[in-house]
Amino acid sequence: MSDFENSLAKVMKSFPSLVAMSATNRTLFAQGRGVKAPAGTFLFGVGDLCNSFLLLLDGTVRVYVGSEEGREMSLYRIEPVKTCLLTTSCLMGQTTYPAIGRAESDIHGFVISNSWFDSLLTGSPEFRELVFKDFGNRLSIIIQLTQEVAFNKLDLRLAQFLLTEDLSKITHQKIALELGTVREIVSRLLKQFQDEGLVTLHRNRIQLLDSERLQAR
Amino acid sequence: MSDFENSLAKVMKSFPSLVAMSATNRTLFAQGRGVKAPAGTFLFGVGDLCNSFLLLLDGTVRVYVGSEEGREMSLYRIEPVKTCLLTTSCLMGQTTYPAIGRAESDIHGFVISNSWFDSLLTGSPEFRELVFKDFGNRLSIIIQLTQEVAFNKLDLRLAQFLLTEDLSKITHQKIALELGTVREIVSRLLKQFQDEGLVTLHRNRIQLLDSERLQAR
DNA sequence: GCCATGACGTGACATTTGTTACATAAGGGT
DNA sequence: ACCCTTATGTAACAAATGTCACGTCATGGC
Repeated sequence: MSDFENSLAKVMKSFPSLVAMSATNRTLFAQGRGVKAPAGTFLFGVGDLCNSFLLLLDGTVRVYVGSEEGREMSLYRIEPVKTCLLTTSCLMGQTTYPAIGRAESDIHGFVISNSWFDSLLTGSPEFRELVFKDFGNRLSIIIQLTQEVAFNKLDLRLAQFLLTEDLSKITHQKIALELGTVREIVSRLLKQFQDEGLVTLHRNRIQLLDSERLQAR
Repeated sequence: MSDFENSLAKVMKSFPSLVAMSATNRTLFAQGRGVKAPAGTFLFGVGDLCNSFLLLLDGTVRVYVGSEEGREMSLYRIEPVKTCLLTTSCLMGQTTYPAIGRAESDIHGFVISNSWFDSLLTGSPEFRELVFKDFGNRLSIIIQLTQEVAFNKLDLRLAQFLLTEDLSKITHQKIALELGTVREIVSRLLKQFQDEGLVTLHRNRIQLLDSERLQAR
């Protein structure tokens, strides 16, 4: 079974309407194709034009913004089976990407051409629902992020990060790139948390001691 | 002519597809209605459920986020004939509003019910295009805002504000509420700009002296 | 076990932003 | 002209964040 057929099978399983679509119009499938990319691949960058739609089947994609000085801040992640807010928005609004998308792991997806995207949006209620639902959810997240970046101190945002993310394999540097700051600040704040008995610090790992008090921040 | 008929006429003029829709199914119009609200009206707040879609015909609506200490930061404005990004997103993603919407002037709009919104989105290519185009554009703006808030100093953001906004009737306080900071900081930075010969300050007014050098920041 | 690499700790300092608390000024209304 | 409201100026201080420059520590590969 080829990669294409594999991913096609996954797509069909997830989206019955695509199967129905293919029964009535086989040529539509000719416009989609399975894709693979290794970890680290840049999928899009600031200013890029968007010419196809990716349905992610395996792996994760990190979407983030960067500064000139090399700092970064994550906006959100795309996980299977989800769509890319920005791609949707670019396709629909005919704008360019305002952020960067990079594969965090080896990824496996299904590419839908611009015109097929339009057809599906018009013709498939399931596809529309998938795309729109994703859309609404992520926009909320980004607006909340904007609000937090504008008004919350870093210790708050760090505490929130610790409470929601996997800490079994994490470095201070990675946290800094998630939050849009630098390693030293993360280290300093984590040290404070440790002094307050909220966490214990290890190499490549952080252990939560008191989630309740951490929540309080 | 009633307000409703007035706004209906405007809607029809702007969106021929709505007229076509009405020809085939007059009941749909029964679900839409003209609305008026005075300046200052809160249209939605954080956590509100979204149960109808507003097509703005007159006036402007400011969409912003707030902090506990009373600070505010504008996300964008809705102007005629535009749609509300958040409303669209809430309706499509079935989430609640993550921000606040308030009429800046007396407004006049046309309200489309939830179910009519779905019908239009499915059935009207023009409506879809209007909604999605708006959507794409605004999302880009919000992501750019997030990036700027995260990485740019206030003087940069202020300079940008001065270069793009109307300065003929503005107060330092209003600028602060746009940028998400406090008046004193705006005053301080403006003073610096004045000392550098970039602007001259007056009561309720700022005059640009050197747009080029301001741009450079 | 040694060592190279990457991760973490940390102090000293600069800069930016926010807070507090006033003083002063500008302009409209009477 | 006077007063009152609003807008603006500003100093002194506090806090948060970022920068620089190191030192130290853990760990996996040799």
